[in-house]
Amino acid sequence: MKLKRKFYNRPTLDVAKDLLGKKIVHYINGKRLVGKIVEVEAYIGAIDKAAHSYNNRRTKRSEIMFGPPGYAYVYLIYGMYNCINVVTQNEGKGTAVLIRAVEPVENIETMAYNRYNRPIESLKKRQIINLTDGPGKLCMAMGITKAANNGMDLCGNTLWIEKAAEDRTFEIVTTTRVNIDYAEEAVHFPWRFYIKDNPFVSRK
DNA sequence: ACATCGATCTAC
DNA sequence: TAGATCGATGTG
Repeated sequence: MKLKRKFYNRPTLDVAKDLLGKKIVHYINGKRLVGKIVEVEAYIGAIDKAAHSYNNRRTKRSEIMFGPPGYAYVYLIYGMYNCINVVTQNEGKGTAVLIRAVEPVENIETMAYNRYNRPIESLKKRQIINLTDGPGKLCMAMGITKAANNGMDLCGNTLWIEKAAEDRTFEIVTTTRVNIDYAEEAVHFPWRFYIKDNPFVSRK
């Protein structure tokens, strides 16, 4: 069951927590690449020095964050890696949730090729974890790029998030965000959420 | 125009 | 733990 726009048009911290356990789906080359979301971070531009939208600063890059909810904000980081966010709340807020890690669910063999150009059978356990346990890694594994997916409607038929059939039993860990040392007081905001004991969470 | 740097990852 | 690698951003 695909999440509707209404799901995204809520307070960002609620959306962030509720995204845990959901499945992100990228339909590409006739296949569903699917991962269960196990780690997220919230970014709330108006008050958040860690956000690209801080102080309601609209730039060419961050503009999508100020658009309507339920769209993908994909940006290039360190000149090499893509990261995907979902835009939250109502238009004009500059808020989004970064998806930091997923657990592979469908078409893992394709993810193995996207990451290592090797068959899944040849990977060690440690390398399976390494497929999707970080924001750049999961985008590579799932074929998500800024060029193809930035600004894409998550209520469409290419990239979306859906309810998982089972599972509501996990425990959520709340902590501070990763790699935002420059963000002064925002360094301490407890806006990172992950599923306790899930092996695909980054930075255990 | 140009210098700076990053919501990261990999290899050494 | 350092190096990769480049577009976005801010400044002059």
